[in-house]
Amino acid sequence: MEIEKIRFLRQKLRVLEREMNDPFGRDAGCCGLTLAQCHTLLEVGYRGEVSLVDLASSFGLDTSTLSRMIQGLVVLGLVSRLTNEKDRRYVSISLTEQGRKLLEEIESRFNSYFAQVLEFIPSEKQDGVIESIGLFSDAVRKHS
Amino acid sequence: MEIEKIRFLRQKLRVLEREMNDPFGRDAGCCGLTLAQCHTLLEVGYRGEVSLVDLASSFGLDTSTLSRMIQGLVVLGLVSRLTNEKDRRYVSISLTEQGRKLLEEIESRFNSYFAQVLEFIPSEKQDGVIESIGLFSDAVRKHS
DNA sequence: TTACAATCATTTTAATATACAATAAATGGA
DNA sequence: TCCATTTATTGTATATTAAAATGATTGTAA
Repeated sequence: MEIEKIRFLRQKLRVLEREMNDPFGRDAGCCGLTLAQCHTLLEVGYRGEVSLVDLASSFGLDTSTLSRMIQGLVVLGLVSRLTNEKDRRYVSISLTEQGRKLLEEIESRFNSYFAQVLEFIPSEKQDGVIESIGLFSDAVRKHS
Repeated sequence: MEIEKIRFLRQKLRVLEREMNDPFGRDAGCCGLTLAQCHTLLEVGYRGEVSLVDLASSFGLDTSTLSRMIQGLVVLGLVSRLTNEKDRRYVSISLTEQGRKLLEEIESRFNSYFAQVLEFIPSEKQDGVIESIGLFSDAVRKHS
């Protein structure tokens, strides 16, 4: 692979990284939540019921960090913490009804954001772009 | 665009975002620098000579933040600060010789990282993937 | 020309995020 | 039963960041 193409790729990824943080700020996409809180809410929602170590490892953060993060979401009434009765060391973290509603709201905002972004790409190329990003994401994961 | 494809795209982007932060840690890709310092060094290198407001706006950060960041790199001997003689309010920020050398080292590590990642993609698809990421990055930028 | 507003950088201060270490509770196995 | 392991939380320290205050410089309008 020629160096020029690599440079091109890196430059585009850099732009992507910067631009993609903005649109999901507290007001814009996250309905009053921090981007970090937002990510946490989504992750809990997708996985149904998780423990702190699960969350921490999937984010690559310390459990103490996640503990506080969850505490914040509990205070907001968005997630609930229940000691797992099978193994009382664990705490089962899940969304409250209110959390689930907010998740759906956020989901819909994210979805419409990306739908709008894709509209800037010629329609005959959209599928290819999505597939390519999948390939690239998988490749990055495989590399690690 | 069907909702399923959007979901797929979002999931892949989420993975991408997470995985791409790790490989450029202090030791791995950044030659002893923080990722933030690394980004700053690269930006200064690419732009040749910048002011604080330039940098701040291109990163979307406050000038006070960048001021400290630059201060750190000055202490490390990687960038130099010179008051612009045309307009003495400005400080021209540029790389020192040592900074330029480190930039090249980091560049080469980043390049080889991405070259390795691309090897996980079938060779006949590599060009398409790069092109697609370019299209997507441009679309995100256009949207904002 | 002088006075004022605007611009740029830095410093001060405060808030937030995060990791590491210590602690406490629960579990499983020797 | 006792001890090592696992899990979560809390205490502490550091780092990142923004907002506000400060100081220097510039351009402009009276």
